[in-house]
Amino acid sequence: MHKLGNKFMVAEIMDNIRRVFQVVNEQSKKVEKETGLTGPQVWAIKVIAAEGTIRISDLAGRMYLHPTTVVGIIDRLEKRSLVNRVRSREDRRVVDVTLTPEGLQLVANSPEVASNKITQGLKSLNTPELTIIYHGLDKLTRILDATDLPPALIGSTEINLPKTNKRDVKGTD
Amino acid sequence: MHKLGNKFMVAEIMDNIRRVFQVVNEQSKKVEKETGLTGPQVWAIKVIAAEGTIRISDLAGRMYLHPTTVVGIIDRLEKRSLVNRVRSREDRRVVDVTLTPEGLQLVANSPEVASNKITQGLKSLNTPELTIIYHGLDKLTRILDATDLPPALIGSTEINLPKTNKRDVKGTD
DNA sequence: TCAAAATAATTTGTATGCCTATTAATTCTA
DNA sequence: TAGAATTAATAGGCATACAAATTATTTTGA
Repeated sequence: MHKLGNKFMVAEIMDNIRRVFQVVNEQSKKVEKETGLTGPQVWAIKVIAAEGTIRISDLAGRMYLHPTTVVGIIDRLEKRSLVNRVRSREDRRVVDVTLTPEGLQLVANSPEVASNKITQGLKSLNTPELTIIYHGLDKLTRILDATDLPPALIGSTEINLPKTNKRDVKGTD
Repeated sequence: MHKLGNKFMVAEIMDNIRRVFQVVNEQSKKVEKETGLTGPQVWAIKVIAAEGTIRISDLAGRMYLHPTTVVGIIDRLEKRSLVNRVRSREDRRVVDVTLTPEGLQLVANSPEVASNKITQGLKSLNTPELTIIYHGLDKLTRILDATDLPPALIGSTEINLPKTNKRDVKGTD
């Protein structure tokens, strides 16, 4: 075993945290190239596809984004005829979003988002390897006093990370 | 020692990665409240303060942002009389940015940015604890094929993460 | 019942963050 | 040395992201 200095390890840890951010962003660019859509747009479409039908506010909750932001994303997806907006009949305040046939086709061919890439990578590991990562991140979040924070975002696969996650998550998770 | 299932650990790891993102963003809000400036603005001011005088392109390199983005940030800081722009006499293409007295005063009172919070937390750990985090993150970045990526961003302490870091870093690091 | 509170989506405005020009100045090269 | 390539900063345009205010609808409560 090689003995590493604390200072070295701190620097390396910081670099590696940055690299995780990098992966998210690089993956985002790749997605953008392959689909012609931005990361959040692909992400939204994937969530909609998984749900079949979803309300704006629930979609926002799932994406850990503000409803405002999601409205804009849906606007642009609608303009490209990838999604439909339908006013709910039960509650006429609600807007239900669904995929158009074009949207369905696109989601079938779109590549993974960043969080999925990470998840896939993790799943390929054996237990001892996973354990190392698990304990390392566990300790890291502990020193950040972050263990009590609700997990959110990432998977954003995108440039712009949302500021907070304290919004109307309608228990959709 | 408790035996944990792989599935559980993968889920926990993902959550903890999200929490690291959270810390960055939460910290950003705190900074915003305390200074009245946004995270990137405070970050820029701190870099300028550290350098005394810095060119736009070098500032961009330091912040792992596009020069265009930095121009916007400097625009807003200039509007608040926190920084000055001076056209360099040696190379008249260059714009040197400095802090005004108000800017200097602000930087003295502004809180830590997120990456510093992480760094501080890490520094407080002993070697065995650090080693755990180090190996965990090392393994994580390996599975992401990210170890060869140049580390960048974060420390941004901010909402919007830059897309890439491949820009003119004038060896200022 | 009927006003008040809550909820869902949208609109408006600000701040990133990037890309693609564009302008001005400097350096390289034929 | 004149023209070409490079470099530095900026302008303009688009897409997030948020907060605050607005509109429409539903639910609560007096």
